Order: sequence, then C-alpha cells, then structure tokens
Amino acid sequence: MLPYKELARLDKLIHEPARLSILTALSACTLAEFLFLQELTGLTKGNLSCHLTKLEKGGLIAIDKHFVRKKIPQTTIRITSEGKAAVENHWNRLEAIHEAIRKQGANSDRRNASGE
Amino acid sequence: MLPYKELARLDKLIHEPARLSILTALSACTLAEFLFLQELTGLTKGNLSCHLTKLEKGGLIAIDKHFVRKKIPQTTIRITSEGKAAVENHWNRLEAIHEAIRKQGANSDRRNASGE
DNA sequence: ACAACTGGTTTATATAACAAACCATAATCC
DNA sequence: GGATTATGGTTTGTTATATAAACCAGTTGT
Repeated sequence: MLPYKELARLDKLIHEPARLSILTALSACTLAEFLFLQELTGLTKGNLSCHLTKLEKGGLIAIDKHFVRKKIPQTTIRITSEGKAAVENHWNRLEAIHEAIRKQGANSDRRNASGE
Repeated sequence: MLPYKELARLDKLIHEPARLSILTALSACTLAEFLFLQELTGLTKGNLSCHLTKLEKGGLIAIDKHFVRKKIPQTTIRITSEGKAAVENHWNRLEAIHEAIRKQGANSDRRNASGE
C-alpha cells in the first residue's frame, strides 16, 4: 500500500499514546501489577483502568483481578501472544513507513494527483 | 523523562494517524493541493477538511483557499516551519523512545513499582 | 434547461479520552 | 472502639474527537 495511506490507517487501538505505552511496557514484562504500570506510564488510575479494559476487549492483554491473602485487591496484567505480535508489528510498520517515505519522499514534490 | 511516560504523553495533534500522514506528506512538498493530499492519504474529503482545520488552528499548516481563473475553487496547503519542525521532532522522538526501551527494556521485568 | 460533476464545507453522530467522584477494605491514630 | 486516612482500584460524567453523511455553489455536459 502507499505509505501515506498505510500511515493514515494505522490501528488506533494500538497507536494511541497511552495504550502504545502500556503495550510496549507489557511487552518487556512477563507480568505487571496495576500500580507498577501506573507508575511506568504516568497515567491516572481511572485512565489506566479504561485503557486496560479496552485492550482486554481487543484481546491484546489479559487482566487478572484477585486478592492478596484474601484481603488486598490486586490486578495483574499480562500481554497476550496476539498483543505482543501486534505491538511489535506496529513498531516495525511505523519504522518501515517512515523509512519508505524518507527514501521516496524526496522526489514526491508534486502539487496534484495527476502530476499536471 | 522515563520513556514510557514520554510515550504516553505524545502530542496527539501530531500523533493521530491521519494527521501524522498529512503532516509527513506535507513535509515532502513545498505546496499540496487538497485533492492531491486526499489521494495520498486516502481520507474522505470531509475528514481531510476537519483534520486540516485542526492542524491550521494548531499553527502547523497554512491553508490557502482561492479560485483558479476566478472560477474553480482550489485549496492549497503548505506546512509551516513550526509544523515541519514538530513532525520531524515527533518522528525522532518516536524512534528515540523505541530505541531507549529496546536497550533498557530487557532488564525491566519487575512486577511492581518498589521492585519488591 | 436539467442532470451530473467538481471541490470542497457543514452538520450530526458515535466513540474516545480523561478527570473526578466514588467504594470497599485495611491499617493507623487517639 | 470510633473516626481518619490509605490502598487499590472502578464507575460516572464531561468534553473532545474522528468520521460519515448531507449539503452547497459553481461548472460542465447534453
């Protein structure tokens, strides 16, 4: 596909900054606690909670809500294999698109679609 | 700043896929016609129009609406110097963040904030 | 004259992001 | 032992956003 079109059509579930941060962070951990993830990303709890829900619905992460010693609530998150593949793929595509544009972009100084 | 925080706080005016595509395309042209930009990015007219308005309000692009031979309406767009700097900076930051995470991310497999 | 096309803009809607308020339990203080 | 604060989040509400669909003025074709 043309690089600019590909760029314009990037998956926004993954591309959104907060979620890209979450997913990339999770790619580097086997398991992350909610509060750890909050500190890493700097997001508010409410915000993080919403983004996690969205990512879980998309099948990119798995959320486990449990209690420590049957008392203290604790939410742990891990990335799914699909999630991991999706983030890696996203970063690779970003890089590839940017590279493609850098190479061919120099001689694309046309003002209209027909090249008139 | 910590790379995950920086990632989560990226400027969304620039980062949004359609606008990143528009800005990156404009960086490679001295001037672009509306329809040319539409073909490059694959966006609908209405959608493109809205994104352009937003980018203009942000001072990243300049829009010139005029008539060809006093008859045919034509909208041409060029990127401002601030806009050009902002997109280049955005791509550079994305790359730098990704690189930083790749380097230090390997040993960040901690489950909680305190490193307990 | 009427239909269809150009080159867009405006409007409407559905979704999104985010902050603020909330809630249950637990530990702390007096 | 009652109130107070802290922990670990979730729910709710507001505002902004992205997108499609409808529209519009002018022009060209028949």
